[in-house]
Amino acid sequence: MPELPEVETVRIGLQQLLPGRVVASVDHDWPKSFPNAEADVQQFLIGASVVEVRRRAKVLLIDLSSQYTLVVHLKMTGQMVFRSQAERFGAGHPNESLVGELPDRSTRVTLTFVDGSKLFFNDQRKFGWVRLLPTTEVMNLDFFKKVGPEPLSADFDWHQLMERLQRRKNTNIKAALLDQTVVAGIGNIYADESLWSAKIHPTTLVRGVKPAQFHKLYDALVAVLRMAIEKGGSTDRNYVSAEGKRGSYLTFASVFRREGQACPRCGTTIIKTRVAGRGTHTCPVCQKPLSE
DNA sequence: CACTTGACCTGTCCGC
DNA sequence: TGCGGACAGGTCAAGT
Repeated sequence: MPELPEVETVRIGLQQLLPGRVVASVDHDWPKSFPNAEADVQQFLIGASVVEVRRRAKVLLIDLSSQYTLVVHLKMTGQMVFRSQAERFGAGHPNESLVGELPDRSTRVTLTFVDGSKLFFNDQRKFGWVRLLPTTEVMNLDFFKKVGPEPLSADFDWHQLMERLQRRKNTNIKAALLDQTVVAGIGNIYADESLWSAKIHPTTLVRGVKPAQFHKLYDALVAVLRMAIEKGGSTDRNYVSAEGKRGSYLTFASVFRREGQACPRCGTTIIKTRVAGRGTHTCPVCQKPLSE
């Protein structure tokens, strides 16, 4: 579901669509999806224009001219879908959007801009949220104080990845990769894909992983994340871009959601197990169950 | 402190 | 067909 590549794809789309638009109104009917008080909404959201759309880890940051920021976490089933005035009312089909008429029954928050365009926050399972914070306070959120480095940043290298993973030396490598305080943005899909690529079994204890394997894992992780962004992310069930389009990475995935199919490297049947409480996909031959 | 499990939610699918 | 339960999996809180 939305991991770094999906959130980055949404960010790229919103950055093309939103800057300069002025907020006219906001609608929301589920308090946990948008917890801000009405007074703050009136003072710092209504009338403000969008300046820039950023991302940190799996979180979207929509900076406003009011020096406030809309902080958005999509969690499992969140979507941020933009519709122009023309797309909402014009004749014919808006685009090849995967989602239909909006709002729909999973719409939790709707931002309406003065030009008649709208931004919909849809979230079937209600785990995600949108909240308005002063821009200077965003990085003081507990999550941001603890979250690890961006894996695609220029100064992140395999030594750093190894050292940070080794802070969790008694747990398995998959749990460590999923730990957002170790490295930011990795979720279930890209953990499985990068571990397969590096030929590391997900239950391998971190203390048993050798330096050369950490190096391979770093290369695999960066390659997988870059390709996933290029493909517009992975659409398993819910995920869509800001334009409402699917991502195509799963077409290229090696193991994720491919149980029963042949490993692209050796032809062995891919199996699905449970590791770190998550569905986990491995090749039982390429990824040896035990490291020594 | 290190680590694991359950809760938060809804929709879908599977077996009886 | 209907119904209970498992499952999907990001993050935080609570448990061991």
